[in-house]
Amino acid sequence: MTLSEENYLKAIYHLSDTEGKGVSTNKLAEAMETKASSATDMIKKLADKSFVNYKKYQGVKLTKEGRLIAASVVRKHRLWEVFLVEKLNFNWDEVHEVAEQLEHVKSEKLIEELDAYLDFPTVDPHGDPIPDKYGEIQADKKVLLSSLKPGEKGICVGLEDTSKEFLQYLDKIKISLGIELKVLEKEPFDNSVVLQFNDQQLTVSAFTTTNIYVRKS
Amino acid sequence: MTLSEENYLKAIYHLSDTEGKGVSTNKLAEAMETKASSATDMIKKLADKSFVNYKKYQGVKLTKEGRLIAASVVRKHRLWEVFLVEKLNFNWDEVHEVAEQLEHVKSEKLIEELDAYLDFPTVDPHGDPIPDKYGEIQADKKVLLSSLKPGEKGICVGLEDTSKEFLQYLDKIKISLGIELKVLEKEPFDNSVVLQFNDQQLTVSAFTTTNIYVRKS
DNA sequence: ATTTAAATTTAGACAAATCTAAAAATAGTT
DNA sequence: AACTATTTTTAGATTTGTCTAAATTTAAAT
Repeated sequence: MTLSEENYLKAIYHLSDTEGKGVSTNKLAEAMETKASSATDMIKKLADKSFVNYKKYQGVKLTKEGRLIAASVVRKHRLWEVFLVEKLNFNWDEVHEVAEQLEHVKSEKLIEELDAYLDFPTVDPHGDPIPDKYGEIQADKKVLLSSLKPGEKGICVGLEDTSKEFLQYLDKIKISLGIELKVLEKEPFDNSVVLQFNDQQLTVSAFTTTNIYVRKS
Repeated sequence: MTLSEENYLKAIYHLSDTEGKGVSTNKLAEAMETKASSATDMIKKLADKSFVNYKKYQGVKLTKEGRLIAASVVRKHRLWEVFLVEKLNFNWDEVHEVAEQLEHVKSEKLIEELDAYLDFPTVDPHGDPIPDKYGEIQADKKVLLSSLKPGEKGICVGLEDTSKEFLQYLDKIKISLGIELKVLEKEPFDNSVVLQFNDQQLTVSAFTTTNIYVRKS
């Protein structure tokens, strides 16, 4: 497993949400910030090693083996993110670049010990789930904040939009993972919502409420 | 800085103990487990980037800039080793391979936060000193074993008396360079000391403790 | 059903880091 | 000082991952 192969597998993994058809060469090339011809070359190599199934012009799908490798890279990435935030005082929006490097460190013991050291977290600092060592993701029944009715409460467990701008905005208004949010009012005309948390009240836009996941509490 | 360049600089750094002449191509190739021709190629590249001074057939020396880079890699390596042993339950002999990978992760903040998280250690689990962020190694504050108080530990780093008799005595009781000695008790009347090392306890005389240098650990 | 547009693949080239084999320089020995 | 032996460098080839440009296939549109 070279670094490049791992990154391609990870990209295919992330692009494989639509279960039906394979990931297109162009989409993959775009995600990898490279050219379609390079993607084709790598796809062939991954197919040779049977990490993906590939038919010309039909896109790629991960094999069981490829998916396990990809999931393990994602697992490492997200565990390191938790480590950086919880132990080394990184902010949400600073962890990605470093985790991109750490995720490629190879050591079974390292990652299992890290997992234990962090007390077996199930989500990363952005609320994305952490695959277990078998590549399985804990099914989670998180719902959008926008789906809560006035009077209901929920614990913030994840985000839809993980752009730097959004993360910084949340940071500014002091909404973070694990915080409990209560919906006080909903304005019907623009769907903005009045929230209560940390003994304060704040009005947030519909954009915000449709990009925050909560677990009802 | 590619991974390979960093590894070569590190190797040159470790081989540069004799300050007089440069590191020979063959020695470098051997340390890198590669061929002399490959070493020559890389030396040229490093010279182009002025990380080393190089004259054909004369070996290489690090420039100030090259030494700083090498020291920073060594710094990262040793800090990660401390992390692995102290936080993730690695044994001292399991850490090297993983640290070889972690040392190449690039993030100023990461390494400074890690340093603080580990409480600014000055030596790694093998007793080797950790360069500071400017590449400087804390002047060996080696002290006499006799200056340690009960409960303190030190790594044996040198001798005052190097007579054959003393060396043979140390050999017999299995005290060698690099070994960690813990002072358990001190007898006030004759200054003899009870040491613990290698899972055994032993009483040694004041003569012995005033002729062994340790670095506190 | 053609024709055009878009997506994908192929072919050939390049840079990085390595190798082998051969040439050149240095060091050691008589 | 001349001859070996060793060390070091050069020249040319290889592999990995990438690129550009051209060819091919699929999709879309008239």
